[in-house]
Amino acid sequence: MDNVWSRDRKAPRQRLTLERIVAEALELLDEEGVGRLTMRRLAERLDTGSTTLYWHVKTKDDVLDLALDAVFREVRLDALEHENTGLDAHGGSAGLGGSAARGGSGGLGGTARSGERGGGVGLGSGVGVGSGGDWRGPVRGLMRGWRAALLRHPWSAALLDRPLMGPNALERTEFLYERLIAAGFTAPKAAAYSLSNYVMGSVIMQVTWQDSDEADTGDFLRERGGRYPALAEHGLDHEWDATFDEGLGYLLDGMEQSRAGR
Amino acid sequence: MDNVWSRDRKAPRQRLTLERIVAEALELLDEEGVGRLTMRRLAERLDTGSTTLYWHVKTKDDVLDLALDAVFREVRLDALEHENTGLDAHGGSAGLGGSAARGGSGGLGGTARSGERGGGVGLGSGVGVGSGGDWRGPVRGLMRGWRAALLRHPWSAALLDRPLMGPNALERTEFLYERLIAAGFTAPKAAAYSLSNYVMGSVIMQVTWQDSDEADTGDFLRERGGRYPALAEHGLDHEWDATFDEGLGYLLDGMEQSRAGR
DNA sequence: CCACCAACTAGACCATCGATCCGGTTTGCG
DNA sequence: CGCAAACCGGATCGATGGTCTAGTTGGTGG
Repeated sequence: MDNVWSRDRKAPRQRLTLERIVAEALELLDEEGVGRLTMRRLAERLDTGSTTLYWHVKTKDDVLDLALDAVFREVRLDALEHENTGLDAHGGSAGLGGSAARGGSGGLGGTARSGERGGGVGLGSGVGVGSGGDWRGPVRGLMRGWRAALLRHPWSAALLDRPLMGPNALERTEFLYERLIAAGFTAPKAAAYSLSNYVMGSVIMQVTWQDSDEADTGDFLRERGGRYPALAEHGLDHEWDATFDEGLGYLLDGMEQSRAGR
Repeated sequence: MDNVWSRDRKAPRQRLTLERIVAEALELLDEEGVGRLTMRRLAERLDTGSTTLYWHVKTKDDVLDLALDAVFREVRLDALEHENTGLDAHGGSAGLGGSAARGGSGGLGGTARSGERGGGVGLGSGVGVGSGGDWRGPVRGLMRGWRAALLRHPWSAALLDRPLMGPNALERTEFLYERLIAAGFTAPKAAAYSLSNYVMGSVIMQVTWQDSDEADTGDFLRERGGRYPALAEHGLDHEWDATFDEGLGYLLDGMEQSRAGR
C-alpha cells in the first residue's frame, strides 16, 4: 500500500555533507577497491541518488582527491619531533604490510606508527650528529608513517598520479621541508623530492605486487630463471618493510653525507 | 555505385598483427593521452572494427601492458657498459623534459640518452672506486635512460601501477641486478628496489605537475604561502633534471657507502 | 502566517565505454 | 574440393560519469 496517507509526512531530511561522503567513500574504497567506486554505488550506500552527490561535489575526481587527502590525514606529525634515529638491530619481517585496512575500518585517525621497526640496517649510522642535530629520526619517521598510511589503503597507490594539493598532504610536505631546512639543507628541494618520490614509488610497487598474487608472479619469474638469473635469484623474496627501510637508509645517508660535507 | 562488380574482388586482407596494434596504440597514446585510448578509436585508426582487436588481445589492459613494455624497449642497454660516472659540472636546465614525444613519432628505438647532463652535484664522488670498479656510471645511465623513456611518453606514468612483467622491462631489471652484483652487493634487492622506485616516483610526480599547468599550481601555493612558507619558498622551482640527478646522487652515494664499508 | 529561496532529492536520460554475440568471409593446406 | 583456423564487423549488452527536468523540504525575512 502506498498512498498519501501511508507515507511519512516528512521524509527524514538527510543532511548530506562532504564529510559523510568522503568517509563513506573511504569505507567503500577500503572494502572493494578503486575499481568499484562509482557514483551510483557511493550514493546507494549513503541512501540517496547519484544526482545528489553532484550537489556537493563537481566530479568523481573530487571524491577521489578528497579521499586521497584523507589518507594523508592519518599520518600524525606530533610525536615525530623526538623520534630517535630508530637504529636498533633490524628484526624479522613483522606486521604492517599491505592488505591491512580491508573490511570496515571507518576508524580514521589511528596512529600511523603501528609497525615501526628498526631500519637503516647498520650502516654509517653514528656519523654527523653534530651541527644538524638528529634530523634523520623525524624524517625517517615521517616517511614510514607516510608509507604505512598509504599501504593501509592500497587503492591510494593508483591515485598517486594526481596533484597532491589537499591541505593534509601539503601540511606533511611543509613539515618535511621545515625539518630539512632546520637540519641545514639550504636547498631542501632535492632532498624532499627524492624522499617523497621514493615513498610513492615504493608503495606503488608493493601494492602492485601484492595485488597480483605474489606466488604466481614468483612462479612466472622462476620459470624464466634462465633468461633472468640474477633477478630470479635475488629479486623474489619480499621483506617489504626491511627493504624499504634499507633503501630509505641509503637515501638518508647520502643526504647526510652531502649535508655534513659543507 | 556499389555493387558486386565495382567492388574489389578480394578485399586486401588486413593482416592485423600485435605489433601493428601496439605501434598504433603508442602513437595514439602519445598524441592524445591515456584517457582517449579506447578500443573503438584504436580500431578505427587501424581501419578495422573494435571486435577484431579482441582477436589479437584479450582485454584493453593487454594493450596497455604491451604499450608500456614497448616504452622500456627504448631504454638502450648497450653503450651503458663504459659509461663514465657523469660528473662534469652541472649545467642549466636543458632539454629532455616532459611533453616531448607528442605528435606522431612512431619512431621507436631512438636512443634514450638525448639529454644527458652531469649530476651527482659534486658530493663525495671520488670515493670508493677500488674494489667494485665504477659501478655508479652505468647504473646512473640506466636510471636516466629509464626516466627519459618514461618522460617521453607521459601517459606511461599513469600505468606504472601494474606489474612490469614484459620482456623489455624484465631485461632492464635483470641488467640492473647484474650490475649491482658485479659491484659487490651480495644482496642487491634493496638497491634495485630503491633505485627503480625512485625513478618511478620521480616520473609520476613530474608528469603530474606538468599535466596540471605548473603556473597555476605555483600560484595556488604562493597564495597559501602563509600556511606553507617553507614549501612555497623552496619547493616551487622545477629544475626537474637537476633535481632528479641530485636525488639519484644521494641514493648512489648512500649505496656506495654501504658497499665500501664491509 | 506566508512567500521565498537555498538545500536537497529522484528518475529519466545521454553519450560512451569495454566486451560479447552472431553471422559471416578469407586464406592456407591437405 | 573441403575444411578449419584466422579474420572481420554490425548490433548489442550492461555499466559508467554526468546532466536535465521536475520536483520537495526547511529555514528565514517580512
